[in-house]
Amino acid sequence: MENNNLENNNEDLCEVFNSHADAVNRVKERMPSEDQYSNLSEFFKIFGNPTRLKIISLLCVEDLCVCDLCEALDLNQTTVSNQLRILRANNMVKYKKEGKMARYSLTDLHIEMIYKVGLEHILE
Amino acid sequence: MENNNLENNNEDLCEVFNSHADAVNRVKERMPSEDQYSNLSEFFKIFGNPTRLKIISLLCVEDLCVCDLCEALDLNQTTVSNQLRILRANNMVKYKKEGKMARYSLTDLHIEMIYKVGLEHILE
DNA sequence: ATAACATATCATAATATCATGATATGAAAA
DNA sequence: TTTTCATATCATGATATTATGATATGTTAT
Repeated sequence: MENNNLENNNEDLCEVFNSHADAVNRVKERMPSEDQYSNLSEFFKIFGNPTRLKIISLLCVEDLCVCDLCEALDLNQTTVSNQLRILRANNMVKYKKEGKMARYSLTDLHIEMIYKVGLEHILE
Repeated sequence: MENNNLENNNEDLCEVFNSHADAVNRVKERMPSEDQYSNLSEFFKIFGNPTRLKIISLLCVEDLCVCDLCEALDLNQTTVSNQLRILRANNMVKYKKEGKMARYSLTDLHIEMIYKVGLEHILE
């Protein structure tokens, strides 16, 4: 999806200012791959939903089963379960089966760090 | 939007296990407000788009004008400008007018931290 | 004043995401 | 084995987000 579309009329915007060409080259050298951007945006997208964020924030405090999450969040089971599936699919939570119950926890300290830096940001 | 819907059939899920009620109370005490969750998820949503993420990652390296961003990202000006508007509206980038140009930079170190922790996460 | 340029805004069609009802699975209790 | 309970999956309509074409704004040069 990159480096095609050569008739794009933005090709030489700003070319007159040749100092800019250097800056463009510098930043381009440091760019992650298209796949990495894509994975990273998928990862952040998971945080971009209040229900999932609530689940994450509760699991920062302690591990919980699905029904506890439903009760604490006042949400129906389908909703919580669906969001947990998305969180699982993105490796952000894991669970242990205990009888009929599933006890969920965060997989990773990064999840907690990002949540907390974000919270700090919106509170300042 | 919370604490209504009392005929919700999930009210007493798991009530039999009284140990769970304690856990539910503990985590509920620590929950941010509905508004804070909403603001926080809006904030993270901004990271959940590859174009915006690319812009953020380039501005982590150095400040750039709109046309440099267009060139480095091989995207048309409308797309970049629209995403910059969203980033501005969410206080994630700022800009200084320099003649006809607008030089953009990140507003905040939190933005860079979150980007970098996320990148670390998907690379591990 | 007019042309050229850098950037911003508006309108829109294609696409993605959300919460939820209906239903399935799978484990323990009766 | 039948019932009950905790959880998972599927299908869907409502809503949100995306990139982009058309157009507007505002600045510098002629």
